Amino acid sequence: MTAASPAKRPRVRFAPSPTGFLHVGGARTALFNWLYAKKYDGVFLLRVEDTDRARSTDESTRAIFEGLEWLGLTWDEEVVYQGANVARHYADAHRLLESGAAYRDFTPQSELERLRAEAEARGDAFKFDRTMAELSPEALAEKLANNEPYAIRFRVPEGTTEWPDLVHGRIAFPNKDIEDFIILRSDGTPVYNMAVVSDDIAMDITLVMRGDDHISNTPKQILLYRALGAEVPQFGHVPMIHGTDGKKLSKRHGATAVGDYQHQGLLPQAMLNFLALLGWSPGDDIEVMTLPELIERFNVNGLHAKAAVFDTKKLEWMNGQHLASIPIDEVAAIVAPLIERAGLATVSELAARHEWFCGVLELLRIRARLTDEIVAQAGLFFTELVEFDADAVSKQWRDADATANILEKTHARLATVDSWEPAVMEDALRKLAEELGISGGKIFQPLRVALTGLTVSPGIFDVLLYVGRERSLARIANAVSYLRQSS
RNA sequence: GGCGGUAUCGUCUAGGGGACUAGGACACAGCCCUCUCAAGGCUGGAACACGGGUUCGAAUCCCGUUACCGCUACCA
Repeated sequence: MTAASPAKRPRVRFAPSPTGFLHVGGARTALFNWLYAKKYDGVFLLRVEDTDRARSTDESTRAIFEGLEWLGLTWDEEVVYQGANVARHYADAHRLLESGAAYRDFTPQSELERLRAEAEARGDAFKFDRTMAELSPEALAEKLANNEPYAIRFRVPEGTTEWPDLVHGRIAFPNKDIEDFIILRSDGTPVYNMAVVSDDIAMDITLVMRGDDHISNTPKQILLYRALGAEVPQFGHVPMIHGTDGKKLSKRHGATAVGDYQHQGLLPQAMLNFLALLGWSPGDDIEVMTLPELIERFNVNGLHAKAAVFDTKKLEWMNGQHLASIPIDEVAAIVAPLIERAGLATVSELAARHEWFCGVLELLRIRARLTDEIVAQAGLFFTELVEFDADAVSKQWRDADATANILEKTHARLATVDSWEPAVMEDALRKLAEELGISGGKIFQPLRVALTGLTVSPGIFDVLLYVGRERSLARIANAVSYLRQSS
């Protein structure tokens, strides 16, 4: 190019087939494409590859949309449904037939299967032999006149097909290892590689970034682009995600659907952050990043060629990091509906005491890795009285009588405190401990059980503050009478 | 079997000829902090698959071996 031609605006796509939920591997491929588009001022497109009518379902298509939307990986143009384009796929295949780049193959499928089985029995690899399909003009005319079914096969030329892969560098395939593959089935429907190339050309895709498992499709697709007279896009093959046993991630490894993580209390930004780091590295030691930071720092040089193992422990840690650092209002917005679903309070009730609710969340979020854990630990802030956990009772209330006495004194002291502030209460109770000649813990631990029913909770003075004066005193009184009865 | 890809702590990774006694993070262990639990801080154990080259010098470049993964359909 001699003249200064403006660089083409990048166009990338995510092209899942709707045969299940949105898999974490797919989500990561989508993320890399999305990140690329955001980073390089490009366009991110979504194409639903629904040409396998037997396996594709609307339900799955919806699940993919929902997963993508939850993650915030939104697409820039209308969704393309591959199934709507079969007429073009068919036409492109026929263009190839007319130009001589492809030919008709009348070999029955059963014959192919037989030959393949035979070769396999011999321990050989079966490769379609072009001469099998050679027909004299008369024979061809006769078969055509008889309406005999035929598939269209691509005539793979001599030579080598290679491309500079964005993540792997140069990859080359000798064409002799590629068989004349079918592009149009005998029923007139297009085969995967044909449909993909036809659509990617139509969508003006400039970079095809997809899973490693497509590497061996790529030379076939490049050949198709050339035969169709289209510009070959860039390719980048990102590695697969494996389970802890090094095998392809599957249900055996636990949750693999993005939706599963959503329902387990993951934050989308944590999921994205974690996924980004599986197969990509910014090049330094910074790991916890917000979405804008991810976009800012993303670059194709950091993309890896090696498969990564999905480590849920690190994912949860990552979630904890995000949970602890995002604005508290954001946490409130996410957790409020979960609190409502748990039957603790309604969203509007929470909105009415927004500040109080955020205070509670501040206490809980630092101790939780998943939003579900926050909900599980929030109960004590919403009920009147609490149930005393048996283990907590036996551990912290071993001597019922003595404990009741201490709790009674604690109650009396708190009832007369000037202000219901943590520092003031702490001061008062530490003084009480000193007067009684015991350590602070001897007061705090039994008090914790009285207030929460448990041995673990946020700091006891924060609990007092957020449970509130009335309820706190009532719970302590209740604990005292419980202990008196059992002694 | 054929073709292709990959190879640094258990896991995610930094590293692109000398700065490497191989750095960080998760997980694990210990300590500190401390009213419990977290969070946080500190410390510890833990890796360049193997063999040949190239080079004054290799985790880094080349070749081979091995292992693992993927593809090998009128599936996508």
